[in-house]
Amino acid sequence: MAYWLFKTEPDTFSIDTLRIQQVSCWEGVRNYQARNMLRDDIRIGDLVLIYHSSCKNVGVAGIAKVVREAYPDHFAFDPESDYFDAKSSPENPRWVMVDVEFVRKTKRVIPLGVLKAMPELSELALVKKGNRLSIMPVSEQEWQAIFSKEELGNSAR
DNA sequence: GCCAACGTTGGC
DNA sequence: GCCAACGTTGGC
Repeated sequence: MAYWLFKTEPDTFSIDTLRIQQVSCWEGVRNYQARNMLRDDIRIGDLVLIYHSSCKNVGVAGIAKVVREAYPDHFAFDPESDYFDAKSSPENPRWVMVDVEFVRKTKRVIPLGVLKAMPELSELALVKKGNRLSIMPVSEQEWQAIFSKEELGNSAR
């Protein structure tokens, strides 16, 4: 089993959205590096950190579990969708998505500032300067280090 | 709203 | 294949 981190903007889709839906597809990934990980590396049973970006309280907000492996992201076929891509078609889909299931929320959002301050996470793509990957691998050591900070939560920053 | 950092596009 | 211009991401 592997670990991942998925970014989402909570104004659009948050850990609470997932808690209500329980299972959701993870559509809209439009970056080739992230796409390749979805397609080639992410497997049923893998655990995912749900990271809230571009919001007031950025950080790790919860955990999800992969319940379906990569299949075509049909939002790319819909001209009405924000994720429409004319270069993707049902015959030759360019983008894929997986389904994730809600596991739990973190006790508090573990803030980005806390993650940045952790030497154990110096190699994590999220905290490297300028990183924009929306999907990235997390090692078991990194995963455990992150949850060692869960109880501290917001108070650590 | 600002702006740095990065990815993509397209002319050559 | 190079690289400048442009668009996007995302923290602050």
